[in-house]
Amino acid sequence: MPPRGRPRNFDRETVLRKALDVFWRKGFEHASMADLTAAMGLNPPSLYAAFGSKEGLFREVLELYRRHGGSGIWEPVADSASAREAVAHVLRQSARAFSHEDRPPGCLIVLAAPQSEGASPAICEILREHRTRNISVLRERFERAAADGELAPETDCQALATYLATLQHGMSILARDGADGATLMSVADTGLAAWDALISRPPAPAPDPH
Amino acid sequence: MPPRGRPRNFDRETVLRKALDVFWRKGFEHASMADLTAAMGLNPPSLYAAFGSKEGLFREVLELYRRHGGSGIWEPVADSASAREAVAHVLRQSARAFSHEDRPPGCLIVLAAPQSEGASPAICEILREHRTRNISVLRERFERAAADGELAPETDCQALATYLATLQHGMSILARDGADGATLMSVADTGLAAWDALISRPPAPAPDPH
DNA sequence: CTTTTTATGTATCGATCAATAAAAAATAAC
DNA sequence: GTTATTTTTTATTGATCGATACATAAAAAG
Repeated sequence: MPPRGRPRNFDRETVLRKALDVFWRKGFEHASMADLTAAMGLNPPSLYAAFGSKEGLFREVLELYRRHGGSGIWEPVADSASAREAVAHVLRQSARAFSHEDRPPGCLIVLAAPQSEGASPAICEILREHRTRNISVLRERFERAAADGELAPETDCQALATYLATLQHGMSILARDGADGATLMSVADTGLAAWDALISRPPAPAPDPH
Repeated sequence: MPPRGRPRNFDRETVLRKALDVFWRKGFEHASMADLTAAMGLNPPSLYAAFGSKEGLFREVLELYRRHGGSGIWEPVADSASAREAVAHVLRQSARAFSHEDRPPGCLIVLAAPQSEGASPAICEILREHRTRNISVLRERFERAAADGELAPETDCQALATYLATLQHGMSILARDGADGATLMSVADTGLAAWDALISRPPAPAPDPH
């Protein structure tokens, strides 16, 4: 059954996609409500009735981003066949996604609100948690790999995960600086080569391929 | 001979240091002139007479930053004894500098204006050039190492330099997220271990220590 | 001294910020 | 048709943005 009053004449997800594009290109602080209402085709009162505030709008945009926008980078990590495959996927998919023609360069979660002071503290905290979760996802996969025997038991999974997430976050800066897909992919490939070299267990007594 | 009119009653470098702190903590866009005048102890007309505009002030702050603030990271690269020593210095000095108690976390040049649209285009371009120069400094040192025999002649110095600068830029994000000195140093150490493993010339016919 | 020059303090400029008040319009319930 | 409910449009709100006009104060030059 339809609701009582006058129906909305805009689709919620459609206008959220427009808002995502603005936030992605300009960041949270510098995306003005005038920018957002113009891109979304809404008057301010309609926007505030639907999303509550600029912060509420950004929260819903973030959900959309994680559902459709920047996805495909971190989701497959937990179910990847190996730690190496997870690393390869994260780095290469980031290289592809961050240089996609139809999207703003880099990652919204890394670039939208990098200032610890000044920006909305709640927004900063949400984005920070997302970035921290990236590290945890990698660490948990590495710990499983250490238990499976893919990685040496004494591997510092936390350090490895932090290092790789740091590299991946840096790729957003590189993309925002205008790097093309080939440059980003060369960073990913170098990172992967470094992983292979690092993981080849030099301290182990003898490398056993079985 | 002293100048003709009424002398200034503030020291230029002293107030620039105050401005540096504000820009470093808040970024270019979110540091308001009210923040800056309050921190610098100046009235707006004095500030504008001395520095011309917010952009002009930031340019001078950047010069000060490169002279005294965030220095010690990139300067020694060109004169380092080896490429490995340059890499070790950049990563470890970044870990130390980005977690220094007396300074805001992370690097001003990476964090001050990450938005390509919305922020002042001139400021964005200046910061982008600084980041690009970081890559060039590393690349040139690596090319020299390849000529010296430290690195294999076929080494892709551009890819290596971009990869390392990307990691270092990511460390600013990590620091801004609240990582402590030990965490940053573990990223630096992991990156250095990856370098050592990567550079040990696996494709070469036979490792010759001479 | 008077004149010239530069810096300072007070008060504020128009523009833009995020967010709303109020009334008109469009639907369902009755 | 009438009422109740919700959305839309129009026109603003007070606050803050970066940047200045204006008058006064403090120095050197004559």
